[in-house]
Amino acid sequence: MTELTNTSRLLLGMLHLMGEKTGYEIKAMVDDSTEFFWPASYGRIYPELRRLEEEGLVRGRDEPQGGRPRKLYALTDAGREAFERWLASSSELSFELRDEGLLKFFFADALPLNKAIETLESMRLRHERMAARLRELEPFVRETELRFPLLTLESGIAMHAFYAERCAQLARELGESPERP
Amino acid sequence: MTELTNTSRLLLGMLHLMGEKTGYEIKAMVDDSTEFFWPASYGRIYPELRRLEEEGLVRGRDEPQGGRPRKLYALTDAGREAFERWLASSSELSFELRDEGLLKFFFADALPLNKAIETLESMRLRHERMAARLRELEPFVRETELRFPLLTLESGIAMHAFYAERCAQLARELGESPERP
DNA sequence: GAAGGCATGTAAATCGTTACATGATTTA
DNA sequence: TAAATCATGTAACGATTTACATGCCTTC
Repeated sequence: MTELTNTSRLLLGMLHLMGEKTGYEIKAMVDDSTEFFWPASYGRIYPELRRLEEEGLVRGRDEPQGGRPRKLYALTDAGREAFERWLASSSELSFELRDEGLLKFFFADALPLNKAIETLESMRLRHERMAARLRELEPFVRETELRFPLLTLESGIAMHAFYAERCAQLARELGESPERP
Repeated sequence: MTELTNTSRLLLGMLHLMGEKTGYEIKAMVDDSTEFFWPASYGRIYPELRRLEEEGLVRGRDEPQGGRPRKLYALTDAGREAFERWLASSSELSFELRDEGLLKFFFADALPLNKAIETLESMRLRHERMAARLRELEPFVRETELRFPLLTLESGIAMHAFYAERCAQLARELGESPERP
């Protein structure tokens, strides 16, 4: 019983949530929901679906639409079981952050103060933009009447809003006390 | 003039900040400062230092200590320039998050409510632990008398504390209103 | 003399993005 | 008929972790 990989947990979850889907449809769902904390590219999705099929966790079914080839994937019983086992398990939850803004800010002693404040301003804008994008998604998620995707989205909005506000506050403080303590 | 890679920005920055260092020392510094928003492993640091030397951005100098081989690296003028150019540039700031806790939470409609609350509790603990670890670092960063590393650290603490509090609040709300709206 | 820290590095495996290629269908 | 969208996929490249291997020095 091998561990589920990064992308496979997402794929199984999406199929669990939405039933039979193509790789293309899964990608669209991801881009409108988990992308901000769990992205996935076509270059991972298609190979991973095949691999999952080989492992017997999903089953693919050709269903061309007109002359256009399509392959619908669905969970197998084993796939459903593996997903639910992961979901209910209490193993360590991985958490990875890579934030170029913070990296620049970390090194900003090497920068004139106004440049450091500019970096904060870019960071603030970035998070404002992310929060705004998530807010746009909200009505659509609300329509699905799923409780947890909505709560997740709201957490994302809150997180980015918090981050943006923190950048604004730091910029103010730096602007007011330009002297080194 | 090729773009600096992910790890190279970190390495150049550390050498800029601290002067001549070995790969080993850089790794230790990273683990005590940028790790929570910009990690790096030995498996990246050593090859990357070599590559940077080939590119002329750092210069390595063998300085064995006793019979133990050591290689101290320092910025070259070109390296300093490349680093400062990146630092002052206003290109898009990359931001990547991968949060397994949020992924589980997103799918938690498939889970009994108490299990969903357990997931939140693991997430809360995780962030409490991260905040606690960063708080331990604070006195040491304070000693360096560098302004921005300290502000960065405090941002990290604030972020994880916020995240933890959010998890606690969600858990309370879910516990109080177990019915679907 | 053993354990732990200092120090360097490689190999294998994974992971992931990006860019490219292809072609059908739908809509303006 | 052109553009957008649906749909699948591969190739190349780069990033990254993990595990392994080696050996010295210091401290208990």
